[in-house]
Amino acid sequence: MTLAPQTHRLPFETIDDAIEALRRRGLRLSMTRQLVLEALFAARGPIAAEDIASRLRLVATSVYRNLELLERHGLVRHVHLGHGPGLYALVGHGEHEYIYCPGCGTARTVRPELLDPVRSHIKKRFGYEVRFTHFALVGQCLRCATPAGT
Amino acid sequence: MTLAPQTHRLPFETIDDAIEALRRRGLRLSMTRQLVLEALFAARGPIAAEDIASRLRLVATSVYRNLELLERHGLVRHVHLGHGPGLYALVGHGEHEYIYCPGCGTARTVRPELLDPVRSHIKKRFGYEVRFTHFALVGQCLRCATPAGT
DNA sequence: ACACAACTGCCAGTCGCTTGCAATTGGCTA
DNA sequence: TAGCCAATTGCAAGCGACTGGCAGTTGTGT
Repeated sequence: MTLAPQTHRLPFETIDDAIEALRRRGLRLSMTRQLVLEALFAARGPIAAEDIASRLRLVATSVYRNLELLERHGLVRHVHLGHGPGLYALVGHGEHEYIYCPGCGTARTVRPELLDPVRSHIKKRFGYEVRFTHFALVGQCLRCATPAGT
Repeated sequence: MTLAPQTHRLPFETIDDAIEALRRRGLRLSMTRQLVLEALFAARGPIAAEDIASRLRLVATSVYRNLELLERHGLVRHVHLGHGPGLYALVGHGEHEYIYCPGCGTARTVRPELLDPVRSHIKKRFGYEVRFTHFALVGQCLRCATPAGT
């Protein structure tokens, strides 16, 4: 599950930003919680709960519980790129949406405003306010759509 | 997991169409297989494997295996509307894409050509050939987006 | 430095499948 | 129309991704 480099702003500039956001919401900063935040920050993109757990040698349970809590409080969001576990990422001012290519298993992030034309088309045509933050857009990338050897 | 009524053509007109397609591909028609097809046909929309199994009093294993085989041969496809099990539906000449509202848990089918403008926009802008056949488009419907009581 | 809710690890359980295996069966063939 | 055999089935077990209960530990306001 690799991500193309992000040229635009990260959700939070520093871990302290995230911790501050956490504090503002009256949440505690336990050791585990801090480590989870650090892992999310270090990942610079969506990462599986189990990955965080194994990297930090934490029990998965606590990681899930922290992610769930952080998500409930809007600091984190999970996305599904394809089959497989949900992937978690920090949320901040700059939100992301994803386009995932099942061919090569890679995803790229997209600044939401770039999808606004799509959103407004669907809104007008069908009345739905769609977002690609929970399920990625799924489609073949240029490389995978091109027949091999050409 | 309810679906808005489909006004357009069903994937196959009759079960026999599906059985014929199956035969053309050299597949056997076991009792279980026929029952699964009938269930898919009767459902008139995406249905969970476990639902089929319990309705038909079949073991889930066989249902999964049949669905997987039918999917491999292009007679069936599964879609994810939200969290929860994958939902299976017959595929035929008229393919569907889905828009799912997590607010009310309902989905509507969309004829693919109605999403062509979206597809071509994304193709031009990002180079991806997207389809909404595996993950549904997710967004609030008009009713759920409207603040209650207004 | 205390009190106590929040949080943790551990363990067991659930959901949605998937796999291995031995018994059965659909469908071509003699 | 009986026989053959790969395809298919049911059963049991296993697996990945979580979820929930509980008793012990820890952050934090006072």
